[in-house]
Amino acid sequence: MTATKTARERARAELTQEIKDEARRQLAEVGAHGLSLRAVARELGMVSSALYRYFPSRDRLLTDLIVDAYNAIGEAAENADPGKGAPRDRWLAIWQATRDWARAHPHEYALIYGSPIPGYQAPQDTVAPAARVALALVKVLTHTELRAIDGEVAPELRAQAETLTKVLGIVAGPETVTRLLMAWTQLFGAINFDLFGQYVGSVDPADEFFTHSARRMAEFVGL
Amino acid sequence: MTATKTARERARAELTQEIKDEARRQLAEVGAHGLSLRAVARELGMVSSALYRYFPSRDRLLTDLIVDAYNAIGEAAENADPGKGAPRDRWLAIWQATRDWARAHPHEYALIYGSPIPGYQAPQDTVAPAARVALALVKVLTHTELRAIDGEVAPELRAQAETLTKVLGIVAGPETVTRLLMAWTQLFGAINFDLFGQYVGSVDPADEFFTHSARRMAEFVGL
DNA sequence: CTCTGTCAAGAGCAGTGCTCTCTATTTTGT
DNA sequence: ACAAAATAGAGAGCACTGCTCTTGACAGAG
Repeated sequence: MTATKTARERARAELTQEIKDEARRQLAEVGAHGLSLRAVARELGMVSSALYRYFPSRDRLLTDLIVDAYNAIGEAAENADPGKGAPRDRWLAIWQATRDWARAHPHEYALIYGSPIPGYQAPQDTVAPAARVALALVKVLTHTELRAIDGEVAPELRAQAETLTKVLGIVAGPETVTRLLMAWTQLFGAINFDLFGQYVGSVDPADEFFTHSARRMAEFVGL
Repeated sequence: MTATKTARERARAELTQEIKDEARRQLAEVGAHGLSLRAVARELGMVSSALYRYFPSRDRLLTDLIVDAYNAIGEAAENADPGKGAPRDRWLAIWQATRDWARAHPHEYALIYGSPIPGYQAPQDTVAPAARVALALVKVLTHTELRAIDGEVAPELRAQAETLTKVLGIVAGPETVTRLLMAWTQLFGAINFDLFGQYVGSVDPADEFFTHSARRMAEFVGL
């Protein structure tokens, strides 16, 4: 319909982006806790109330930044996968790229994988972007011969795993799917501990520990 | 020296405790983000400025709550270990108790294993209490015959692992120590994902997945 | 009994998110 | 082309925050 936007619409889209950019810049400096609408407005040379024409609340702004962050880390993971070559190498590359993004954008990472910011709410807009890293890992396993792994799986977990198998469209038993979830958990658990200082005193720096974990978890899922 | 305190000292200690209790109560309701010194004071029937005689800043109050939380979850983990019996059962009991505590005190948990609250700072007071859960797991492995596990360990990681071996006083090779760290990471990674809603859409509820993870990680470390 | 250190209280500062009203400007419909 | 409608930013203001400084009261030690 409106292939060409009106001047207002273009201005609005641009300003919306500028607000997000400035907010992201401040986020990197003072963290989510210290992000102030008024400071953002001030920096953009406008008055604070004008911001509310673009974002109905501070939390909505943060939610938008969350979605962006999920997409950014997901894209980083996807781009790290060459799509062909040794599956173990692809797997490792994705782990590495995910951690690298997190270390480069600690506050944005904390926004999505730290504690939920307000009184806890995860809008529906976030679930799809949030799955991108996991899907990048799954992609490595599809069209790849996996070592079959047996193991007792409790009934409810088995059902959950089988549902996942269908959704993801992979050929793997419930034990393997469960292990994949564990690997996913391990990936972000390790990044969390690294970024939030829990490895200080044990494996600090954690670089080698991280790549070691990546390799062991590749074996663990049967790659 | 001062076995008996003066009336003032006793009053001070009591009030300090009351402040922390009230703060903890509010924390459970509104989360760390919403914790307000003025509200705490109001509830205690005092004026906000009086609170500063007991805690020099809001962050110091939070830091005290953090230390308490580390000790509480650590104690829960320690108490769950019967000290004798099948190591696998002890291991599982600790995992379970840790998760239970986290689910019972989500905001306190978020305080210690979520994103660091202010401009990031982990005072030295927190490192000892923070290690208690991990040490409870280690305790299960001491005086227990572990399945020996070989595996290539990169030089720096090997050195870190060997230092840890000495500190912890366990008999295990670097591969096993590294795997123990991975299990520790997996434990809190799973609790994080569960509490912060990342398992919604895959393994929700995550109860069976969690106990499955606990068992698999027990095998993984050679238990 | 006086003197000194500790205490709660009050006022106040600078900052916050957010709402409401007013005015200027752009877009739209006739 | 012109009036009507929608949208923009500005300003004032509310209720709240953490935190500081000063003041007056009181307890404990000499």
